[in-house]
Amino acid sequence: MARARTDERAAEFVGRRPITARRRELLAVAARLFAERGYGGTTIDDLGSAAGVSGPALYWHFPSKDALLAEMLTDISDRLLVGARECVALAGTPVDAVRALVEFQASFAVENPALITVHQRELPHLTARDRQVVRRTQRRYLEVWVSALAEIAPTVDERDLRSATHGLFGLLNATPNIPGQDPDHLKELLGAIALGAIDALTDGAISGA
Amino acid sequence: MARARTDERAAEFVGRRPITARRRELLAVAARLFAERGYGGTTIDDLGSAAGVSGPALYWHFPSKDALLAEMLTDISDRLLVGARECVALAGTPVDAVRALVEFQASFAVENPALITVHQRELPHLTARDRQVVRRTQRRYLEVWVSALAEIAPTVDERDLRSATHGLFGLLNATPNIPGQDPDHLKELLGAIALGAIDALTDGAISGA
DNA sequence: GGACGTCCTGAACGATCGCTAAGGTAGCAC
DNA sequence: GTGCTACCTTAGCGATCGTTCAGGACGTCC
Repeated sequence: MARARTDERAAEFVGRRPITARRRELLAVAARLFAERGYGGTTIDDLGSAAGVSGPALYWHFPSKDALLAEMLTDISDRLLVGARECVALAGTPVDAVRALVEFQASFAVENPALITVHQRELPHLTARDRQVVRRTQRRYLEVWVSALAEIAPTVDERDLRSATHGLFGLLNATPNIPGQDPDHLKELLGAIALGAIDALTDGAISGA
Repeated sequence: MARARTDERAAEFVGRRPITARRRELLAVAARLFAERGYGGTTIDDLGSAAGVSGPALYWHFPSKDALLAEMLTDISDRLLVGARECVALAGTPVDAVRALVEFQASFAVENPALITVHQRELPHLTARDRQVVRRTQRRYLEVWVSALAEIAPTVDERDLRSATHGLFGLLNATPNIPGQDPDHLKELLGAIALGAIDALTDGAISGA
């Protein structure tokens, strides 16, 4: 009998193991099922059979169901943070940075509706430790937005910017609830609306009042 | 031994029993706990002890945990639909109707963050039948918005109006994620941003471009 | 006092489900 | 061939949890 791969991971081991095809498949399948039925409404066997293997096969790739969810959520928030920082770094002007952030978040949400759903919904099912990690990354992502907005609207109270940014996320992340629209069109539409919302917040800093 | 109250409800019985204080308390407690820990992360005993009774005491008031959630969700969507229709009925002009809808949704979300969270998140845990009921009410609520928006923006494609409205809900329902802001201030802020978003969608129909 | 209705308790049952155990197969190294 | 690794299987354990059961306390009505 082979030692289960999970055994290799000591309690303190936090690095990433190489992502094999089946791992990726399980994560993708899990995202879809979690989005459809919720984390609690999806069993190990559901995950396995949707990926073409048996339920417990999951334990070769992940130490637990919790850990699978944790990896999924940390991965999402990491990707968002990295993308947002890239937006700001590549932008020429503050207004461009905000435009790029809107475009980026809209694209991500349109292209990964299941991930967005799970990310919005299943945070309570993480262990306290994992939840803390994801929350911290989310906070950093928010701060990238708030900083960018503060540059184009220095007179607006920063707490208001933070609140408004939460609202913008809600707007752009609504895509999973919108059925049967062309993705690109939806991205443009919600992006334009979001920019309008930002204009209202910043007194026309985007469109140039 | 008294017959359990649940027995009184035949399979086809769909009416409402009188809402006692404990029933209300259980629903409120459940909303709070479901919002914090999720439906799957909350046990019957959690609900009971948070309400000051034992776990199974719940079964005097509700036929099942599912049914409690179902009643909570149908109640929320009903209240939203009734409120929205009232907004439109009382408004003098189409613009006033839209303003009233924004104000109403913002107020509801600010005042009932837990309900909003559960409403957004726990729909998958309903039985197919209950989910269908809630979904239908939600669709009607959406249609009230879409009709109101169509009156102030007759040239905009109706599918776009529908998509945009989902976005607006996401924006206004973001309040549960925003900690430590003054409720009234938050309501004003998000309401103003939403109106800006609507302006962008309708080419200034609200502010009068 | 007794009958009855309301609301609750503690104990226990049964099913589900995450997870472990033990082992098997296919491929590659030598 | 033997040995080793990677990935998987089925069977089953153990705990959790929704739900039911049997009964009891407290009130009201006659």
